[in-house]
Amino acid sequence: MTDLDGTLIALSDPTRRGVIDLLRRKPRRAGELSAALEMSPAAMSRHLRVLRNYGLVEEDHAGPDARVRTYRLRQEPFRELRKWLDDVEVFWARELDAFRRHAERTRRAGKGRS
Amino acid sequence: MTDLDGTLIALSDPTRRGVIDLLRRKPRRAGELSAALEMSPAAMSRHLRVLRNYGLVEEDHAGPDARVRTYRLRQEPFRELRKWLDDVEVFWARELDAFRRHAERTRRAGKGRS
DNA sequence: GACATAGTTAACTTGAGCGTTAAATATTTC
DNA sequence: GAAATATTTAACGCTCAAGTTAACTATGTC
Repeated sequence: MTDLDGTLIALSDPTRRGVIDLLRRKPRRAGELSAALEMSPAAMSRHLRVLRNYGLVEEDHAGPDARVRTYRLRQEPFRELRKWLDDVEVFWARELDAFRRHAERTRRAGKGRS
Repeated sequence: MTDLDGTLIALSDPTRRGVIDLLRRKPRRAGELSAALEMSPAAMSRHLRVLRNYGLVEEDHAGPDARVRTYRLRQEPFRELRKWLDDVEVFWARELDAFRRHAERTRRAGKGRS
């Protein structure tokens, strides 16, 4: 299974996307997340494990109160997903035209990457 | 259920992502897809129904041989997904890179699209 | 018209994912 | 050290999605 597989499996669940939306702005404690999404801590914990295993979030387990676990987003999986999306879109005619024009322009300007 | 939900549900299955990857470059017949992904036509047909229902592909049922059904990608769901991705990334304030790419994409996207 | 071909739909089975409650772990507080 | 707090793990049940085979529809070919 590729990283992208994991990313999309992780994002396919609405609760986990809710977590992502909450973590977008700032890290949060596990308890905050289960409360915000109206779900038992146990269930949330398992969603967090999924997100952690697929690398979408990481856990911070230090700090003043070591019972608390804080979660924050990792950016790599999202970047990779966006790359895949761009790859899909690049083959659409309209985008392809734009790409061609862009390539043509850069080539004529002598800025081409080898 | 939002459109984005449907899109991500559709993309969460590896077989369906395989279909997307195959359709990226050009439309294909249902039979091609089931053969390429080593799966019974029946099973593929149901995956195609999911992709169709969530608007990720559309079916072409005309042509010289009307038994054949050709599938091709629709771009709208992917655009919406990319929008969501950009929203997630925009909050990584320290990652100016993401900002730049977002701005660049927006500029390009607005360009040949009336 | 009879048979083959392309694809979908139906019925059935199996397996995985999600939520719940209860128990376990770790840590803080008194 | 005992009770409370934050979170995870375990065990259980339920639902639903995915694959299979078989039957059905529609179209093409002889």
